[in-house]
Amino acid sequence: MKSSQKKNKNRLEQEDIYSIPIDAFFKSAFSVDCVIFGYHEKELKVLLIQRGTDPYENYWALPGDLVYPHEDLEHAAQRVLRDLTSLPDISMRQVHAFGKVGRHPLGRVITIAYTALVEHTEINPLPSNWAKQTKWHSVKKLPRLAFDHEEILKDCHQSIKRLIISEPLWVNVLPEKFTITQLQEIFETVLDKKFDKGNFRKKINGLKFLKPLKESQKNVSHRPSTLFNFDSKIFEKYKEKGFVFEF
Amino acid sequence: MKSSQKKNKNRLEQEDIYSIPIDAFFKSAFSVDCVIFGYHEKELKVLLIQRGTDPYENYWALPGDLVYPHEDLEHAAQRVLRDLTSLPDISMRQVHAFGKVGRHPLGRVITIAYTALVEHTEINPLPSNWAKQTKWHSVKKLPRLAFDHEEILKDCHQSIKRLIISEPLWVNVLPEKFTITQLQEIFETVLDKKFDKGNFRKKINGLKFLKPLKESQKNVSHRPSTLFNFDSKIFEKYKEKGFVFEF
DNA sequence: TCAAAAGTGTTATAGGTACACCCATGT
DNA sequence: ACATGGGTGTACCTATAACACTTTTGA
Repeated sequence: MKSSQKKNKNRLEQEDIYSIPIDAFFKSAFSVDCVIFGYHEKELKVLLIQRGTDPYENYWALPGDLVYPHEDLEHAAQRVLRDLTSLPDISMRQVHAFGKVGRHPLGRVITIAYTALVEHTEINPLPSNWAKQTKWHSVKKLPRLAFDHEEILKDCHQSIKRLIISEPLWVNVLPEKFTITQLQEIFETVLDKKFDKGNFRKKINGLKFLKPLKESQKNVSHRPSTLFNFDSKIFEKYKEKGFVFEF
Repeated sequence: MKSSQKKNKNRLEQEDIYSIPIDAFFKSAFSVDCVIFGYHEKELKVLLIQRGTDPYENYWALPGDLVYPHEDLEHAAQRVLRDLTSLPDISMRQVHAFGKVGRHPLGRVITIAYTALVEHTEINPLPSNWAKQTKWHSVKKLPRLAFDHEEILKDCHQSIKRLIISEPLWVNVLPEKFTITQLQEIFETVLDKKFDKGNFRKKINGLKFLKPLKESQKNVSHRPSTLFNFDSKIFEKYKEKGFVFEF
């Protein structure tokens, strides 16, 4: 009986719908929201803005913007990130679309969440027209957020944890030449979990796309580490063949 | 220099933007497209419609529809599925948002792709106002599709392959009580890959949420199989604890 | 010579793969 | 009795985890 009630409800909705002119459908907007995680020295942060205008004025929120009428989604996400961090060409990943009817007080706005991982030193976030303030927040101590941004942030946090074990999210974080320990520390921080040094190294040495260089560290007060390289061509070949590695 | 060119281009776009009235943003629409996979007797199919109206008339396409102004995305996806298959309450998963500028000839339409796995026997797809024809197609032999639906379908196909190893997508396919072999056949078909009988059974017996019943098969001309049950409560508990199983 | 981190090696265990073999039922 | 798929057991191999030990540098 419960199911027949549902069916009735649905039939009504459907009939209503036919009287809605096609224009009515073109009255919604979409936005992108960027969940930009920043890594530095074993700390994971996320970039938030403090809103300067009305819906949710003064609340902290994810940086985001409406998508321009002739702009691709990815482009919009890149733009938001670049405006705030002046970092160009960071690879971002689409995570999910959020579209609950009441999520935006000004009208029907669906938002597409994008996420990225970057280095957060020296990025003093640029002033922007949307924001009173822009600040890196530790992911372990977050303020209340505007709209449904808490849900979005949580989803994206989960997402980078899943992604980082098979996608090189860390290319935006590490310098050209890096040590295994640097890589291990990123994993430990993002996944909030310790790894055994020896075992981690064994994994790395099995991955052909992480190549040891002839060079090593300089001026460190301990045995200098071999520097490594990420070879994206080899990585792409592995991926094409459907190979899956996990850290 | 390439990067400075880019920056300039971006600045221009930004300045243009401020002259666009807010209303201009509320002139786009969104739709859901459903990639409904149908399993039956070791065959994986996908439900396609043949379009009866103009953009891409007569092309095969994914069933989809514009989202009504006061309708949630999930609800819209459910509605499309129900209209075609008369199956109520199938769990669908959001996969990705597709929003390239030129993807829809009538205007800016972003589409959110949803996917599900169902049993495809006895569903003689219902006539619908969008479609001349509705038909199950083998995933191994697909026609050319309208819009960017080939890309969407490919993405969703990948997606169920990834999902099925950790999510019980097969609850919509199997009867209440099922045999391990039935389950194994679904996995083999979806992943297009054979599994060893003995090893598969060992996995199943290790999963607490797949419970053997006292009952067994009847009227089969071989040793009757024990029937199993999916216990969703136990499954949810595992998931809450972040436990991950893979087949 | 000491601290600190790099880097190697060993062992125990868990889990996966392959495969052989027995079991219960209808015909 | 035999065909058919259900169900079990084992032996081998590989991946992983835990941990101890050696090496190289600057101070």
